[in-house]
Amino acid sequence: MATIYDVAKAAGVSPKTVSRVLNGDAPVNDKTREAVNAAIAELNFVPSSAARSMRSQKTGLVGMITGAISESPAPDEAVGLPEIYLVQGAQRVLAENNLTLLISDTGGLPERIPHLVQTFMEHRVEGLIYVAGYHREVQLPRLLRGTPVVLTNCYDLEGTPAVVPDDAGGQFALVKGLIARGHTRIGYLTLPERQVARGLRIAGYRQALEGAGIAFDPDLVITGAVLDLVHEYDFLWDALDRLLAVAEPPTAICCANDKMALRVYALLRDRGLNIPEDISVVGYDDYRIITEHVQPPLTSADLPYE
Amino acid sequence: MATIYDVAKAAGVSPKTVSRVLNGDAPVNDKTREAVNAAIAELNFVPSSAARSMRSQKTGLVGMITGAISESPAPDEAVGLPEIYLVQGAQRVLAENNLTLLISDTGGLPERIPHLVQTFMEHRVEGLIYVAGYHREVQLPRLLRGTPVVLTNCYDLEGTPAVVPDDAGGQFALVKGLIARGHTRIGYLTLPERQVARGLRIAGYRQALEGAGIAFDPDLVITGAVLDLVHEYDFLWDALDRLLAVAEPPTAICCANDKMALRVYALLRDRGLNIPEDISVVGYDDYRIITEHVQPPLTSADLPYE
DNA sequence: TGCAGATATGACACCGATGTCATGACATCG
DNA sequence: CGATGTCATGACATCGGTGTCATATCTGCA
Repeated sequence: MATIYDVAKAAGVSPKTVSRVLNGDAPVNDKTREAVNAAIAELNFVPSSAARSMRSQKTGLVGMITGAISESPAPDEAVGLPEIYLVQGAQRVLAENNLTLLISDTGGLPERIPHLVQTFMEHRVEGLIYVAGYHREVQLPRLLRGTPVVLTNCYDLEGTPAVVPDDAGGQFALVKGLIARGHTRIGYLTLPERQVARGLRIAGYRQALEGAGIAFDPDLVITGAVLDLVHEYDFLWDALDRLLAVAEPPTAICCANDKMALRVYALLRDRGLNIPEDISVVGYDDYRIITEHVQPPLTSADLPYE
Repeated sequence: MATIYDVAKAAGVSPKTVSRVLNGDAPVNDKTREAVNAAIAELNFVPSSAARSMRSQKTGLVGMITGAISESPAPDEAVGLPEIYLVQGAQRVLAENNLTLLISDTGGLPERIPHLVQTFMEHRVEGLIYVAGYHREVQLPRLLRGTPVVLTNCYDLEGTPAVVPDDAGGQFALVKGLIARGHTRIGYLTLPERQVARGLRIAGYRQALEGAGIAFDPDLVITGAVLDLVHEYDFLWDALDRLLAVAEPPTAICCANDKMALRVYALLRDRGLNIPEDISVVGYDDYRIITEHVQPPLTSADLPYE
């Protein structure tokens, strides 16, 4: 691979002048610049970022750790979906700022984190992005001394900058939309207890009801559970039993996510209910693969991970 | 950030000896090693990969370009799904070999590729992985002079090493499974004409039939089309009309992918057919989010991207 | 006892850029 | 016309490791 010295020799100038052409940080005569550029093209020269960053102490690298913070496999998680969009979004913005993304995936094994961080430190990343698979609280490893960190889809209790989904706002918008379509009795099959998003979304749900002057009815809210696939069906069946059996049954049902909504579609039809004529269903997450491919299309809340 | 010289001074040895401790490439006295390691820990020293790779001419970096080769948005593509698994798989294997993954996403804009490749070259990646969003033929940009390239989920006509899904094998296994369950009339809603996978999967379908001595009936194979969501429903409706109207109608239907299968589930039920009592349906891709959450669970072909 | 070979360590140059400083040629201005 | 400032360029040191070679001590064995 050609070096800046080769280029300098070919162009008949000093290496420093080639450097100036590359970086445009000092005036260079047009003719000289041309000669240098010609030599660069001729020799297929590409500057070495290793050498560059060694001298300048700037690497232009940003590290990202995905799948990292899940000490245990998440109970109700679509593995990998937030990650890919976060990766794409981060990569796009970094590229626009001439930064390069270094990625590491722990494969769900948090014990790998120290090694990943070590690698990032060796590459002198200028910042680190932590990605969680679902909205949750995390605790950062101590290793990250000087490196600036941003948490995404998660947060800690030490004030580390964090970007989290607006769970309350999303649920609020969904319920508000249902109310705007005339629904006043709105069932809610929520997330399991220990999910951070659960409380936030219920708050959004209640806030939307309040805003419309609709009384909150605890009988319309059923908390989800962590179950295997078979029992989840039974659970949902029972949950719908209970919802539809209340004095004034709901005309719309909010589901904790689109997968649940997909099942609720089927279960409601098994009961002879038509969607959306007899009852409406909304989801959460906006998994296009579901929302666009069921009939009628499923209304959902899009989490703009990208 | 501490350097190898700081460590050497603190440990009372030469930098070269510290280097030996770090790399274990020459014998070092146990006491010396201890002293050096103590100094390393004390000073929180992390070696600079920039400096290291500058001297050794080895970077341990591998680049990956995703979303890259789609000159046009793919017609029937679940954006991002293969990518994330390929990223995870590549990252895992590279990490096991002490290599680091550099990632770039074109965001579907192939005009960005030269810039991405330039960045990779600056970082002196030792290899490059191209990822396509769906099985297809591609043409590599000329820029990649000496760098070894591997294509994933795609191939070119110049013999570049490529890893592609076994479309024929997947469809073969699915059809064989149906035959094993007693089906002899198997409908097939295939991919659109221009998809590479189409021919391969049809070959797998026919091979399975042949293996069981079942005659191939062209009336049972209907080629998919590229349509918007609304017209796709009409198209599928007509396709099922045709399939179910043949002299000896199919007792099972293969769909080109799980999304299509999801819709076919709904359409068949609209016709009063029960799955799987009256008719069986299988998909392709194994999007768990669909296959596990419909009733009955959808049989599908898993593409082991990871 | 003496010497080959292993063990253990250091001096020094070098990888390929860029920061600092110096220098010469012009242009501008009072 | 000399002082000053800008333009254009090069010499040289330096970033932080490692490759090469030299050197000193220690071992084992003839």
